[in-house]
Amino acid sequence: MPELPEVETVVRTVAPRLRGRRLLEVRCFTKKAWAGSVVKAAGQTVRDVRRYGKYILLDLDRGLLAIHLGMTGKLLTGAAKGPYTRAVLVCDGAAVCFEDVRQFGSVRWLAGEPGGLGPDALAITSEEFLQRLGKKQARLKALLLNQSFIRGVGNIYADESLFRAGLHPLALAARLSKPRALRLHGAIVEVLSEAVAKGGSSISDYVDADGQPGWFQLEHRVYQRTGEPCLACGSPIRRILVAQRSTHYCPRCQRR
DNA sequence: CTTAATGTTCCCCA
DNA sequence: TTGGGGAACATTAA
Repeated sequence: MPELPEVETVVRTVAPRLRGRRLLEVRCFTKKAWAGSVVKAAGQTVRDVRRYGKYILLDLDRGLLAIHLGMTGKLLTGAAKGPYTRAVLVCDGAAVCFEDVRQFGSVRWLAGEPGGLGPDALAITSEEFLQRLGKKQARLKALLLNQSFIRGVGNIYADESLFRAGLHPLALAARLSKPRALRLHGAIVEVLSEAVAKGGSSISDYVDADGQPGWFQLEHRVYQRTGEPCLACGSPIRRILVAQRSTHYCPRCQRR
């Protein structure tokens, strides 16, 4: 569920429930290592709720809570504790459950801003994108997935952005012409913006904090469309593995 | 029974 | 130093 558009949508829906409220306590129902750190959030007021790449950040009086949804994480308001509830943020008057079937997600207290990630995929300028891209020998698909390069893009939006830019996922970044690199930047911003506007992609069971699904999955042109005809040229969509992840592309629209 | 799934991290090798 | 491949983490669904 969680790439930039989904996380952005969760932030927008959960923020009104948490902003300005005091966290009476944070309860954890997991033996994951992160569970130990969240006690420091107890008693603090949530000053702001914002997105940082794929993280949901709650600014507290001291430090912050960094929530990562992993593959199957959800934040749900007004939900009862279930078998996959890994943590509950208890506020006066409201509770937010962190559900996570596969347990790749986390909730941890940080003393300060998380670092080490590249510029946000929706905020990076074309100039900076070009400059960073030109230094990399990596394949485009691998680069887009690398949060140190730009933060926020995951497997769905990497494939959709490359299709929209007409670029092969295995193309080498440093060898892209300037016009093609600019096209890629534009495609990323377009795809992510449209996905945010549609509330993200609900491909398995993603829902926002109010339990509402997104609709951008209806706009996917290559992701999980293996063998289906390209909506632009009719060629069967191909699936390969890049950086250990399923990668979908049109062999005719996205030449090497 | 096998495979794949929206993610990240760590180890090994070239 | 950089990048690729593979494994690990944990669980469900087809």
